[in-house]
Amino acid sequence: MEADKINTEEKILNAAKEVFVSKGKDGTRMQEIADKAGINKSLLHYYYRNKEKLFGAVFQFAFKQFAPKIMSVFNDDGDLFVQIETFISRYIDMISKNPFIPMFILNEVNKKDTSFVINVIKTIGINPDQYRERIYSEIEKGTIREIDPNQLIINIIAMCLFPFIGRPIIQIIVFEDSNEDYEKFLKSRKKEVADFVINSIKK
Amino acid sequence: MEADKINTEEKILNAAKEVFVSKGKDGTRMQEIADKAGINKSLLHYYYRNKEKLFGAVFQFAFKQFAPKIMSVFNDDGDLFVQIETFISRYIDMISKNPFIPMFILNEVNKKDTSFVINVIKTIGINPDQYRERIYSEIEKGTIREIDPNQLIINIIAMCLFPFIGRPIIQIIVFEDSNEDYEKFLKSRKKEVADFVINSIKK
DNA sequence: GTCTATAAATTGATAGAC
DNA sequence: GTCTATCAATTTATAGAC
Repeated sequence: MEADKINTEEKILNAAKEVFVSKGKDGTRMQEIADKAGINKSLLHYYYRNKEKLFGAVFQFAFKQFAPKIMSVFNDDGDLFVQIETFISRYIDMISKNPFIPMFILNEVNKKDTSFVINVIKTIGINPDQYRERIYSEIEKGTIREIDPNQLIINIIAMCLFPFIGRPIIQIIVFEDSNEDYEKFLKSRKKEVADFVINSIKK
Repeated sequence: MEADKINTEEKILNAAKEVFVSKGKDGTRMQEIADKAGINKSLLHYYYRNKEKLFGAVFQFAFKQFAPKIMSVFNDDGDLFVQIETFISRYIDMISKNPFIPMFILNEVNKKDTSFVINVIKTIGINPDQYRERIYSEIEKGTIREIDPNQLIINIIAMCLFPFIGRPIIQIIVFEDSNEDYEKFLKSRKKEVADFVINSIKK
């Protein structure tokens, strides 16, 4: 049946996401994906010819969640500081719901030849001009100090992501390995990052 | 000979570093390490009983380079802003010399049970009090605004590391995949991060 | 579409000669 | 210490029945 086919394909993809994201491409076993999907191993090859193809599908999906498509908040010329707060809040929310996606993506792109990444990025369609022009215009207006928009946006994203990808280390060193304390830390993070950025650039 | 033994062991460790760091634990083949060390595969098992042990040696070594032991710059009570500049400069220098270490470490600790990480951290001995007390004292003195020292130090490290671990993506999206432009960006990074931080916290 | 059985290749690890 | 040969286990992928 067509409905069944879609169903199975989805089950496979969901299982594959789980395993690939938590164990990486090399650490993933097709058998584990099959088990998690509740199907036979050879059925994986029926839907996705090989491991590479299945991985590709997962990677593409994950990249969409990782890339801040949220840039559109900078489109209109409302209050820039509010927009920065919104951007940070939404991006941290997104990552919170999928805290292992960033590590997965970053790890894989650092191994892959870039052509793979280029294709996915083109599909997503991220445009740096969305924030660049906005920042330049606010510098001219005198709302913020002079700053390279690229450096600024990279700073923001770095501060949003790092608590998630660095958690195992940070939690041990800084929070005496307390999950509770780390969750508290994450909760305060939105406001802290926004304050940190705005304090740095406001004039 | 004793000298030969050390020599071979070093050759193995150097080869293992190269392969493990670039391909991760799961992606690494003992054969490749042996080839790169110019020795036989079974000689690896003679020096390091198994893959796990060899990986452990590499991980421990790499973690030392990743962890900012540089915290000692905050020890005396000189000019905090100068100290922050120094910290950022030294840390970025360190990473620049081993740009793939951070990704390697972060990826592995996100898979491992934390007990592994805890042991290594204990060996290194990083103490958050080194910066905490320093920051609190400067807040009291009125040099800087009120800020959680943990949030501050994590912000700084995040901004130092991210350009390296996110390079494949950032370079494509922000710099039209130009290596030249990215190197320029990295060069300006020390000053930019320091400025960004100091502007944010100074009173 | 889904399963069983099995091929084919890889890989970590050991035995044993020198 | 170092090598050759080889085992034993794993793992991707395919062939073929239903």
